[in-house]
Order: sequence, then structure tokens, then C-alpha cells
Amino acid sequence: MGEYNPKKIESKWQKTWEKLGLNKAKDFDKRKKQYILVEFPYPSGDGLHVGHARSYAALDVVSRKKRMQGFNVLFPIGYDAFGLPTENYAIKMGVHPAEVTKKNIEIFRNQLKSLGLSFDWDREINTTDPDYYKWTQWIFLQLFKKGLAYQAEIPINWCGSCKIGLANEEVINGKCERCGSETEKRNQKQWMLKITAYAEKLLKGLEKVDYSERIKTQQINWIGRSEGTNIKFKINDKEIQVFTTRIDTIFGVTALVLAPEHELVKNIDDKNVKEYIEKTKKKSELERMDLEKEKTGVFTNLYAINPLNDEKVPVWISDYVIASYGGGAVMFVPAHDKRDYEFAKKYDLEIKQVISGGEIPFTDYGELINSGQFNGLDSKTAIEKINKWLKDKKLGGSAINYHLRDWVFSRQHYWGEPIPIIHCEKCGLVADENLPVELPYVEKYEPSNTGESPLANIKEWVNVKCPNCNNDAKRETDTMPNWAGSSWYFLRYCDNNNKKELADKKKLDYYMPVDWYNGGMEHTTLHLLYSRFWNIFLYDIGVVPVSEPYIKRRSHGFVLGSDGRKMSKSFNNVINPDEIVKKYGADSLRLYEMFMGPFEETINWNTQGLEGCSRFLKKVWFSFDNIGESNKEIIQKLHYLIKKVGHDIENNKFNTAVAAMMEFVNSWQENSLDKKHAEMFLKILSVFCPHICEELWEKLGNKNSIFLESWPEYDEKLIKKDKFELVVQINGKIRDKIEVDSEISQEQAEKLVLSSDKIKSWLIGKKPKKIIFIKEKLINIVL
RNA sequence: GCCCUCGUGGCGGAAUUGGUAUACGCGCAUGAUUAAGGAUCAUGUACCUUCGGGUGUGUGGGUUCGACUCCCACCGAGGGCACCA
Repeated sequence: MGEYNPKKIESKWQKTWEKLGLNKAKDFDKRKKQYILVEFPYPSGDGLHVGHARSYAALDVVSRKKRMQGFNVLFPIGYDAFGLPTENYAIKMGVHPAEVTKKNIEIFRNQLKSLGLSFDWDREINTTDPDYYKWTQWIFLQLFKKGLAYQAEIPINWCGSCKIGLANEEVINGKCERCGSETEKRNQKQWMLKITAYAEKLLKGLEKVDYSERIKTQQINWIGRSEGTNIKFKINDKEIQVFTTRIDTIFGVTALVLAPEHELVKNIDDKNVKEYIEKTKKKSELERMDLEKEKTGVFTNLYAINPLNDEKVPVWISDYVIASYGGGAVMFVPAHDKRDYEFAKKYDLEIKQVISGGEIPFTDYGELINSGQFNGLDSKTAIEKINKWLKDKKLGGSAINYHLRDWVFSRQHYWGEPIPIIHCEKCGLVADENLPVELPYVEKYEPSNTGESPLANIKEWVNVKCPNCNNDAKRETDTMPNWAGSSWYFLRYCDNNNKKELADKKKLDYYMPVDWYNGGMEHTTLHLLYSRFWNIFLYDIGVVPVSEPYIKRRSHGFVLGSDGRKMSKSFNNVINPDEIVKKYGADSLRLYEMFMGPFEETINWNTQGLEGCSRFLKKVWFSFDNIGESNKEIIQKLHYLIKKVGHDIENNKFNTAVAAMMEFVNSWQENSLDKKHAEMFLKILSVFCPHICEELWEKLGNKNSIFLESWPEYDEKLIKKDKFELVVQINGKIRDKIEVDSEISQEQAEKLVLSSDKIKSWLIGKKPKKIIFIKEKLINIVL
């Protein structure tokens, strides 16, 4: 066989494959399609991470296998290139973000190619390309026309360090997701997308897709559906709507508490109230979210009427009430709510028990007391009856609320898609249909501290004529968040060069939905939810053929440094895939990334483990010197291997598939293997380690690529063994193992076992009570 | 506080889903080869043992002929949500 030289082999085959065009998906091909998708990378200056390689290698295995199984596989890649890191880098180094992006994409492309990933390179996309973001803008306009994109003056999360407004999802524990500095609330006019209008659809859609359980539950929790009751309280001549999940406690209401941001609060002319509002405004998000802190509040001098018993209760203000949920007002039931109880204790408010069953505060369901006509009912029945009562009197009724908030869609930055809206004094907000609205090429793109986008300074770009009335008008200067481009990219792959539509409807019909989508757990409540939202919307307006974009979603675990920390220059624990490829070859890297541990779990990098995989490939290489006769045993093992590897790949269990192949090669070293069966083994390994297998395939005298071969079939009959080791247990403990015929019956086995000397010695003076026989496994004698 | 995932050798981890615990890989030890090191190959590698066997999958119970696997309680780790009324 000669020397195994991965460097030489790998570049040779990468060039050949590119020439052959084996990895191209063919539109409308008669074969069944299979759309395999990996999250496209953000082309950062750090280059490809071994974590990217893990996820991409895994889905490359899947794609290659599906191709060999006769599917027309679409396995595309592209670049999600708008975003802050590029902009920050560009500002620091004085290079235009477009230049930085171009350079980084080149680096990424070369790195991806050096791993031998079987992407369809003809379909590459780049979210910063005007031909691409034209359609991102187009989708925005469709949302705008349907009233799902709107402007609102809202308190947004403002990161003073990045000088950017953040969505709730981008704020982690009150801190900016990117830079970690504390965020503050700041009122600003922002573009919003009404994802809340899709809460129910996003929830319902989860019932028909195959996502890992933890992904599903995380989305369900994030949407946060809760069933309850809306009820109206009167304050003078105004009506205040309150949401509660415990309307059965309505007779226990001893106050009404409003959020400091509540509409009604603005009109209260009271020194104490004004002081309190000022104080809460100054509190940072982090302070306000602190659960340990003591609750504070202020009495408004107003009273509200409880519609059920016409009782007059005081109205308070407190910042433990969330403005953006359930109307920003709560009915105060200290006897049956922990938070209300704390507040009542502090301000000495009345505590009135209306549910019997335990110590106050009692938060479980129970039997109603002190509740007028509803006394004696259990909570559940009471909720039904009171809801009906409210509905009949037109005072409210059952209602559903969601934790999900609308998506803050504006960014005051340069490096993003311009929002294609024109502000006209006469016509108001006008859609600019002349797409793409291109980013002007400028020298200065530093964010301003005023909260305005840097685009605002470019007068010749900002000042335009209104498309409606031709009067002087101004462009919107906010750009879209980095989540915009990735919310629909899977559609563009189906038809990436289309100039007339985001993608041809027939091609979407053919390729969509995505059959298997892999990505990081960190995108579950962001990208995954956003892209489902956009797709369902596009389905509703007839642009895409399916409502749910992804049939199957799985996620990979992170690859950490060998010290168990996140790979980072500051920890000096970064593994550069280029160096690994250079030293060991892409095949070893790919194999190790599949073997290192369960695919969905986080794992630490271990270079010695990688060396083991490299050793294995050398072993495989030299095993091909050992081609000769096969015995029955090794053929049996090979057929079992084909079954096992196929099954494991479909179930994301790449690590055990690799282990099984290693086991097989160990047996091969003890026995020889004939050429036909050695080729079958090679086909299985080829999806993991394409280069070495293609080379060996050629060395065996084959003219065409191994990837034109079909995936080997196993024969169940050949897997079956004639003999097996029967485990003999006494009272569940192993006492012996006997080699017996596979077809042995219970009677025969009993006879055999009871006559064995070893077993006999255990049975002296005892009588078997019961004998359990499991075919091809064991026999257990119970004494 | 709530939800999810998970606790198995010195380490990463297997266990056909209730049927031989520790597959596969790493590491380590001994030996072979070598002037030597590296590389390679071979053998061994959970614990205790009076060599009969006994004990072992975070802890304590339970179900079962049989439990890493199922049930209950607890302890610990990781992730998500979090004053959502």
C-alpha cells in the first residue's frame, strides 16, 4: 500500500470531486429529494471553529449516505455576514466592513473545502449581497403591508457600550449578550415585528414536527402560553383590565397593583407617586430583576371596584408588576400569592383568605370560602363558573396570554440591511418598492451616541422624493438585526440566483421542507423561532408551500477547550482546524469529531483522542494489504456493521458507529477479508473519511468514484449466528456460560444446564422453583 | 422557585432499550523491536479476596426471577426560563 499520506491524497481528491460535480442537487430530479441543512456560519475573523467542523462533518456523513442511498440531496452552505463583530473590527482596523467580510468569507470557504465537506458550492449565498438582501427587504415589506411590522416608542434594552438597542432575547441577566455590560431601559422609536400574532401558530406547529424534546420544550416555555381570565376593574370612570390565572381567588382581592409604566399612572398628580416613578426609572434592568430585593411601592389615593362583590380596594403602584404582560396590572391576593403576600406584609395591607386547605400564603387549588355565591366549590369549578359569570355580565372572561414579546427589529448600526421605508410628511410611512435599498458605501460607520444610525449622517442617501406624492421625504436610517438574513436563507438555497422572486415556487415545492436541520442549542429561542415565524407568514401569503420549514431538528453539543472552558484566545486553548488538517489530515479530524462523544452533548477537546483516530486510519490503510479469503465469522460481523452504522447515522449516534468500525477492523487484523467485502466496508467508512476511502477504492482497481456506488445492503440472515454463549444464572447471578446452538429450545437448554457439574454443585439440597429462558440470551434458575 | 438534560473505571464514553456492566478509544504497566528515544506490535488494566467467591453504574428505598435501564425520595452537575399574577 505504501505510505499513508493524507496531505497528498486529500487535495488530490478534493480537486477531482469538484471537477466531477458529484455534490450538486439537481432541480426536479426524479429521485426523491433530501434537504439536509446546517446553520450557515458567521464569517468571523477567527476563522472556522472545530465546533463548526463537528456539526458540518456529521451532516456531511448524513448527506453522503443519503446520496449513496439514491436520494437527490440538497446540502448547501453560505454565510450569515451582517453583524456587529465585523463592524467593530472594521472600525478598529479602519477597513470597510464589506472588505472584511469578503476576506473572511474567502478564508471560511477554503477551510470548509479543506475538510472535504460535500456542499453544493453552486448554491452558496451571502446575506450581505444586495441580490440576497433585496429579498430580506422584500419580506419585510410584506410584513409591513400586513401590519406585522410597525413602529413604536418603547422602552428598549439599550447597551451603552455597543450603542445598540437589543431584543429581549439578546439580554442575558440584564446584560448585553455580546459585550456583557449592563443594559438600561431607554425609550426609543423602534421597528417591531408582531411575532406575538403568531404565538398560537408557532406553538401548534410544534405538534407536527420532529424536534428533540429539549428544543421543543424550550420553545414552548419561551412562548409561555397561559390560560386565565381577563377581568375589568373600575377606577372612577376608567376601566382597568387585569389578567389572572386564579380568578377563583377574586374574593380575596384587597388591592389593585399597577406597573409604574401603566397608562393610568401618567395622569396621577401626586408627589409620592412621581418620586417613585422617577426612582424606578433610574434602576437598572439588573436591579429591577433581582428577586432577592425587597418589594417597593406607593399608594395612589385611588380606589378600584371589584366587580364580583363591589368592594372598594386601594390602588397601588409597584415595579414588581411587569408593564408588558397582562396589561401591566394585577389583582392583589396576598392570601394566595407569595409576591402579593410579601408586599402586603411590608405595607400592612389586608390579607383575606378565600381558599381553604393550608397555611397562608396558600397557592394551591382548594375549596372556596368567603366567596359569596361560589362558596364550597373547588377551584377548578369555580374558575369555570366565574368565567361564565363575567362573560354574561360583559366584564371579561377566559383569556390566553403569552410570555412571548414582539421582536425589536431596529438596529442603529451601519452593517445591516437598510429598512426599506420612506418617511413622508404627507403620506406617512411609505414602502420603498425599489429594491434593493442598498447600503451606501461610506467611510464613517461609527455608531452615534444619540441613538441614531450612522446612516442618518449621509444626507444624499437620506433625502429622497416620496414614491407616492413626489414631495421631499426621508429614508428610514435604522437597519435590520443580524437575525433577519438567517430567517429565510433555507428558501434561497432552493433557487439562489433568482432575480425575479425570492425563489421559484416550483423549486420550493420540490425541495421544501428541510428534512433534517442541525444547529446549536443557543439558537432555539432566537433564530429557530424567528425563521419559523417568517416561514409561517410566507406560507400564509402564499409564497412558500409548507407552513413548517423544518421536519426534523437536532442540535450538536459545543466543543470546549481541553481545559473544559470555552475556546478563547485569552485562555490559550483554541484548536485551529487548519493545523489539525495539516498535521493529521481532514479524515482524522472528521473521524475524531464524530467519535469524541455523543453528538448532542458538550465535550472537551482531546488531542490524544484525535491521535487514536489517526492511528485507526493507518490501521485501515494497511489492512488493505490483508486481502484474501473471508471466513463466515468476519462476513457475519460485516453485515452486522452495515446495519449498525446505518442505524446509528440516522439516529445521531456517530460515536458508536465509529466504535463499531474500529471493532470490525480489529477483527479484520486477525482474519483476512476478500476484496468484495473489503469494498463494502470501504463504502461505509467513506461517508466519514471520504479521502482515504476514495484513494483505497482506486487502489483496488476501481475506475469510478466510490461516491457513485450505492450504500451496501446487509443480509439479516447472515447476521444471525449459529452458536451463542448461553449465560447461566442462578437467582439472577451468573454462574456459567455455555456455548450452544442458536436454535436451542428451553427444554434442551434446561436439560443441558441441569446436567452440568458446575451448576449441579450450586443446586445441592435445593430445588428449582422456576426457570426463565430468554432466547439467544440466558437461562435463569430460581431457587 | 419552575422546566429540561445528565451522574458508569485514572479519562472520553458503550450497553441491541428490563437480560453477560465497563464495548471502542485515550492513558497507564510489562514485554518485543531499537545504540537510544519516537513510532510500531503483543499482553494486562473496576475493587476486595482465605482464589471457593464476594462487592460494584451519585445516595437511600421500592417493583422484578433479573435494574445503569422502570417507580419514589434525596444529593450533585450542566443548560433554559425567571416578580409572567
